[in-house]
Amino acid sequence: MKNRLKVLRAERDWSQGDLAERLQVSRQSVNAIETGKYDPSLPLAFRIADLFGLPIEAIFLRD
Amino acid sequence: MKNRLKVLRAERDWSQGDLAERLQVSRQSVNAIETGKYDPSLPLAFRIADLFGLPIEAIFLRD
DNA sequence: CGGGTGAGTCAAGTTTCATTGACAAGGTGC
DNA sequence: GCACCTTGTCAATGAAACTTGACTCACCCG
Repeated sequence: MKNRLKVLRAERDWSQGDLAERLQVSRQSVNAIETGKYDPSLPLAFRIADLFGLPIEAIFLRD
Repeated sequence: MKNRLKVLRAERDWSQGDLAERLQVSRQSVNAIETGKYDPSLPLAFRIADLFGLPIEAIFLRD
């Protein structure tokens, strides 16, 4: 399960902390997801999709 | 987080056990997800979407 | 040289997801 | 009657997701 978080974040010039705040999770969670330590829960994946205005499939990719 | 699993399953005349087998999870997991006890993990949500040939957003709905 | 920010990581703890095994209740059909 | 299947649920366990707090390192800017 890969994801395009880092790119989407860069496009908006957000730090991991910025993104964490918008998603209401810790900065460490954002970092862990970006660096592939684990996958987000489904509810969090939806929040991410909503935030970026993209379908989940456009952000998270089967690997 | 609601889901349309029960309907999709009914359309195909699958039991919870059938679906569990196809998803490679326990029958109890399918039941727990259907009855709203908890949400599936993102990888499992992708497997469900793939199985039914639908986007995640067409199966799981924000509540 | 410091001070600040962003990123990565660790440890330790709680919550959520998923498991096996078991049991009860309803329906079907013989 | 009773066998069988499906669904719902429970307890106990383990793994994954998420938390707070702390620390390091690189980078930039004054």
